[in-house]
Amino acid sequence: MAKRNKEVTRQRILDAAIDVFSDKGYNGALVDDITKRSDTSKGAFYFHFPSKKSIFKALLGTLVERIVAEVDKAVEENNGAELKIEAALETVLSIFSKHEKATRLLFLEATGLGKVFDEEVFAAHQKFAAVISGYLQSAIDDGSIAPLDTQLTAFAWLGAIHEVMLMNFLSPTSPSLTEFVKPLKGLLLSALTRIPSNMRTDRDAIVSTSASTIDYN
Amino acid sequence: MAKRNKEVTRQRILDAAIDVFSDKGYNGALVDDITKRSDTSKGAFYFHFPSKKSIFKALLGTLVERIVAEVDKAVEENNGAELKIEAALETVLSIFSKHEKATRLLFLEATGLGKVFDEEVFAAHQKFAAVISGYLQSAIDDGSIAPLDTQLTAFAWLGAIHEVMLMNFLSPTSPSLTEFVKPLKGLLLSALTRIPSNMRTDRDAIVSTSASTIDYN
Amino acid sequence: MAKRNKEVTRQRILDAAIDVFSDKGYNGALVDDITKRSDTSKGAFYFHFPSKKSIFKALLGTLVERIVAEVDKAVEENNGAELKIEAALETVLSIFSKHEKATRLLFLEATGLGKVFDEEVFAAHQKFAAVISGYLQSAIDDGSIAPLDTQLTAFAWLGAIHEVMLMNFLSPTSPSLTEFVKPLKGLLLSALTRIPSNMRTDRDAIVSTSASTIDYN
Amino acid sequence: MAKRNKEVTRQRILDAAIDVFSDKGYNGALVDDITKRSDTSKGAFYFHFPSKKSIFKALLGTLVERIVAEVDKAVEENNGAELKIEAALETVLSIFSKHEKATRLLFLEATGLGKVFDEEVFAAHQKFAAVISGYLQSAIDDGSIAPLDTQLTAFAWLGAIHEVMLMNFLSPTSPSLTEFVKPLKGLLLSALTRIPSNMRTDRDAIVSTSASTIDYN
DNA sequence: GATGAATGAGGTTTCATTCAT
DNA sequence: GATGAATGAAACCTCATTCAT
Repeated sequence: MAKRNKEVTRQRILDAAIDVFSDKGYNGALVDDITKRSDTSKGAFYFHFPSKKSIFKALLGTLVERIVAEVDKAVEENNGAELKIEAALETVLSIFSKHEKATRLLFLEATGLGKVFDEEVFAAHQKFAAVISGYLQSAIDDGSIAPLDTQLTAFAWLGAIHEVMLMNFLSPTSPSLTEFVKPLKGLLLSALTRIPSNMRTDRDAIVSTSASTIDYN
Repeated sequence: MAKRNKEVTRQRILDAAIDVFSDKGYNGALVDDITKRSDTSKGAFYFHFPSKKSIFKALLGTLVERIVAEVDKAVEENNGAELKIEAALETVLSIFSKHEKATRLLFLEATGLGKVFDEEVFAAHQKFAAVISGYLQSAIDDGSIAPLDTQLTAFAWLGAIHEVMLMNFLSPTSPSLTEFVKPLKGLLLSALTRIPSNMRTDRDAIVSTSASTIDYN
Repeated sequence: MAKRNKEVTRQRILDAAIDVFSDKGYNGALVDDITKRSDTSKGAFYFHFPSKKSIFKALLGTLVERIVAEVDKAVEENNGAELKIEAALETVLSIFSKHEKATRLLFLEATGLGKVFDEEVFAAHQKFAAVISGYLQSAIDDGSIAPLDTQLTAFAWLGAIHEVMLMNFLSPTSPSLTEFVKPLKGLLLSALTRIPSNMRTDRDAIVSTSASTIDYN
Repeated sequence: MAKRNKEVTRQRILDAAIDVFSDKGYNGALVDDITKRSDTSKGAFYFHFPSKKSIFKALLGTLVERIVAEVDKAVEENNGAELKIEAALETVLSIFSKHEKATRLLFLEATGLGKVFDEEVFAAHQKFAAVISGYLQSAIDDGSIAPLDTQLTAFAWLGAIHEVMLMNFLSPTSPSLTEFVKPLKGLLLSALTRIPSNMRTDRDAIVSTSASTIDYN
């Protein structure tokens, strides 16, 4: 590789890492694969990252933040929607569709790696769930939907999305993820009890209702 | 280990493999770990299974069948339930709770292993989804719930269950899975439109309604 | 395998061993291959032979004796030939052609196995050379050919035969060994100085002439 | 080992491999033996050669070329000899004597390894035979010897040389190969019909005479 | 005598990591 | 900062041999 900016090299490596990890899984991905795909070298890799583990963890963290930020921004711009939660859900789904590789990495390859990555995977899922749960909560707060266990619902939704994506990835005839956005949105929303605007009472006092009071940490 | 019955040894190895794989993941699990835990030897292992991959695949297939059979049996015995689908769901959840290790193996460790296992993982999820989808379909057929995309719903439910279990496994303070059975059941069922028995029409003619006509196979 | 005579089982194993060793070489041949081809069992194998090495050595010894005996017998029956040495050479060649497997085993597979088999291989070659050298000597003795280093000539002839067979085995389009018998015989004999019968003197007194006095053991 | 030049390391490994293979045979030689003798590491070995098989094949090819080149060069410098073929034979013999290890490897260890190396061994022998056959042919062409089957003769000579060397290697009291050069040369040459220079006719028109028309390829 | 499941030392190969240049 | 040859622990798998039945 020709001489480039330090930051550029780092980014090239990260980009290649996303590709390789999502193609071959964490264990299947060789450091050599990453250096080859990024057109750098072992030395460059280990200059920027102390270990293979560390780049993977860095990737997990970065990707989550990036996607969460994109969701937040999209929802904000999109607040004309009648039901905010609907906009949020649609955004999450479409962003996952857009970043298929990152998503695959976060939801598939990062799983089953043993205790070493448990913390990071847990955190990643937590963050996504927090986004969903946040929107659910505000919908409850403004009275547009009936109260429910936002934590559990958030995880359930995340899981539903995850599974549909997973089957999509694994299916021999995998259609684009976008095809699932609409029907899946319909299904998930159908679990909510929508309250007509003229019947809404001020629900500010009620913070959350949890059938399960499990502490997810 | 002293001489024993061939089948016994094979089973000991399989049992140990479930433990080890669900403890350490596929890559983290050493063949030596399995032989030690089963109190056999490398030779015995390779006498019964041609490779590490093969025992893992054998395990995936076997576990799915075993669990699906147990679900079927439980639901059948349990048909006094007002809403069959409710009984089925409860059964699935409780059986997953019961076989935590097998479940963890099927839904966590088997994921992210690269293309090699894609087929098996896909098949496993398909089989579980088929069970759920089957019960949904019969509930639709007898008119107790409104028609919906059974395939998609089945995968979404499976994913919801999976994710809740996953977070449970990963959570530092992991409570028993059983605590989630009731609230999760409530959430999933709330997505169905129940039809009061006096309003049911004969739906025999209508086989299935699919919002999404994606071919998952 | 059904119950048979002890000796029969032993012979079945030996026969299978010839096949397998000459097919795959010593290291490539598995004890399992031999038991399978002989339709016996590991136990039977180790009842009759203490080790894989031992059956190979047994084979080497046996084959040499058998072939040497056959040569002797053939030459004896065939003593009408004008030049005894010619008959002997023809016999050796045709017998090697007949026992291709044994020959391959003796001259190819037994080579390059490390010090363990050196002694046996050396002995086997020695025995064949002794046969050739014996006939050469008697031809010298009766004055039909001029004296020469019988030891060296015997080894050279053996080597020539060996090499031609080897190339034949290895050649993608391996014709039958028999095709080489005549031309090879011609070539080897051409190195001898034939003495017309009317010019022969009694050479009984002279036992052997050796340009090289190397002691081959 | 400290950092050195890539090519140097590769050569060190190759050199060590010649030693180890000719000492212990292919199967007896451990990759570890080679790395130890070359004072490198397993990693270096597998960096330079994809497998144990491959280094052995590389060795076979390289050694043949090297020796053939040396023979060619020596014969060329040595063309004052009365009979070219005699010079060639002497050269071949003395070079084989000089490179005992390489020779042992090519003619002993490479044999009996099963089908995997058949092609390489065949090619190696072919190349040596081609050298011999080439010199025979030019002797025929310039009329110094009578026509004969050069192919067959070349293989027979090679075999004779091989066998004598083999017995020498295997003999408990193995004298130096050089002792055999002269008598063996005498024997081999005695098979040729030398034509006195005053009786030579122009033999340019006759290309080759083959008693056996076997296609060795 | 024969069977074949079990043993385990030892072999080849992999690959994250290091470090001289 | 970057390069890539070198390191070596550790993994999977092989297969001659054993031994309870």
